[in-house]
Amino acid sequence: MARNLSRRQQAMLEYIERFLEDNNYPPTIREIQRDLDISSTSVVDYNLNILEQRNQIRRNRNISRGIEIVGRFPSPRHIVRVPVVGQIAAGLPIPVLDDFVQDDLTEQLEISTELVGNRAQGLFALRVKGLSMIDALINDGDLVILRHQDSCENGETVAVWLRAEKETTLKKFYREGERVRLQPANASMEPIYTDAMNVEIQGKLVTVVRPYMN
Amino acid sequence: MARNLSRRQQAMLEYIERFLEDNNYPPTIREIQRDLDISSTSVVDYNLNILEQRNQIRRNRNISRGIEIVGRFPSPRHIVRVPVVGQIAAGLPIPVLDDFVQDDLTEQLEISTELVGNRAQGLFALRVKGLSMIDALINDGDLVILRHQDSCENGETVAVWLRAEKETTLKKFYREGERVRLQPANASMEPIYTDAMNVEIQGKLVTVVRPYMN
DNA sequence: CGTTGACACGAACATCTGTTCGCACCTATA
DNA sequence: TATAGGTGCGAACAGATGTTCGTGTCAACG
Repeated sequence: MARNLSRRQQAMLEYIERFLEDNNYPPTIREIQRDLDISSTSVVDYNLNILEQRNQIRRNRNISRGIEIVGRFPSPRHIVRVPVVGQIAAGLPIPVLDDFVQDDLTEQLEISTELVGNRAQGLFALRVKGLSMIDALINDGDLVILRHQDSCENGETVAVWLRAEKETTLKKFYREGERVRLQPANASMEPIYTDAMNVEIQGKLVTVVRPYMN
Repeated sequence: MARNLSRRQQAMLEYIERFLEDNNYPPTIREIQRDLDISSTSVVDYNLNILEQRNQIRRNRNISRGIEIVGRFPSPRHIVRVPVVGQIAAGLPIPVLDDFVQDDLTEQLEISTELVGNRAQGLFALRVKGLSMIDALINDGDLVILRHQDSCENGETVAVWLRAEKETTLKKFYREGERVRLQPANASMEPIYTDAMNVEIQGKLVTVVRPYMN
């Protein structure tokens, strides 16, 4: 981890990280100097160059505050914010997300794009209430992240609203002529067959997250 | 969202966001000026002040590159990187994570601290192989995030290595005198009773993530 | 003892960069 | 037409900031 860094270089690196967390921009050479009680800016420059050689930071020459820490912080572009727009339960329709309320009040879930398929559009999250989706290995309290869409491919797991039953469910979707087969993830359970007109696709299941709150 | 922002202010805001994604520091007034072909820095200054009034950005006076975008990007401090150090399966011991290899080669999982209990220390992730943890509603292919610890409280879900059985399992832990009761999350399944000396606690279950790879 | 290399010092320099100010343009309104 | 407010322009200023260079210190080593 810390390979051949002098005490001073270590301290500089830590200060830069701390600064970057407090502000959202990097420190100047003189700010580093001041904080670490270094007598000259050239000393800071000297050690920054070493940190760059050691591949701990990247410097942008002749640019003020041009210090970047390599690999330390994830790039913000890999993180998306997903609004938690409500709950999902067997007896409840999926809430329609209001684009305006969403911004200020709604709880946001921050998640890496790796886990949601590298596309942020149309994502929303719901908190699972009850055990109705236990057959899909989804527990009470889990967070499910869905992508808005009103149609889907065969075999995809989707959240559907069953008009007649007035029920939300999460199943694998198979179109079979006029009918639709809704297959639980758990193979030992029986599929539901229903008329295609009876199912309203609400979104595709993208990710399930289960935080253990201890 | 966009409340009373002129075309130019909108463009500035977008440029700042773009710049912030490309570099990891904010642009200067003159960089904004150049990109948007604005004739004077004072025009940029003028509109930045308006953006600040409209609460879109925060400015740090007399500080170069002192522009921050409010609420747009998640603060990096809320995201932690968790190394994916291997697989977890019934027949496999949990791999020991090597602090040095970890840095360069290991796959990293980026996740919000909200989901891992606001403490990054000791976290590691494993990819679940097989169906041995299905009773804990954990599927083949899931990612489990654990926190290293070799003891735990009653009732916590932990990954344990059973010495005699040479087996890893994920269960709720209850100490009962000299014995330990390992309770599956699924209440309908029978607990395992074993000698306390036989169980080696590897870590506490913190989060389960199930990405649907479609 | 002299040399070498790593590290530190202080000062000066050249830009970079935020700020300020007087003026001009345009539209809405009285 | 006159006025006021929002916006844009250009130039100048002051301070912030990265860079450079000659010098100094000190430990390791021949």
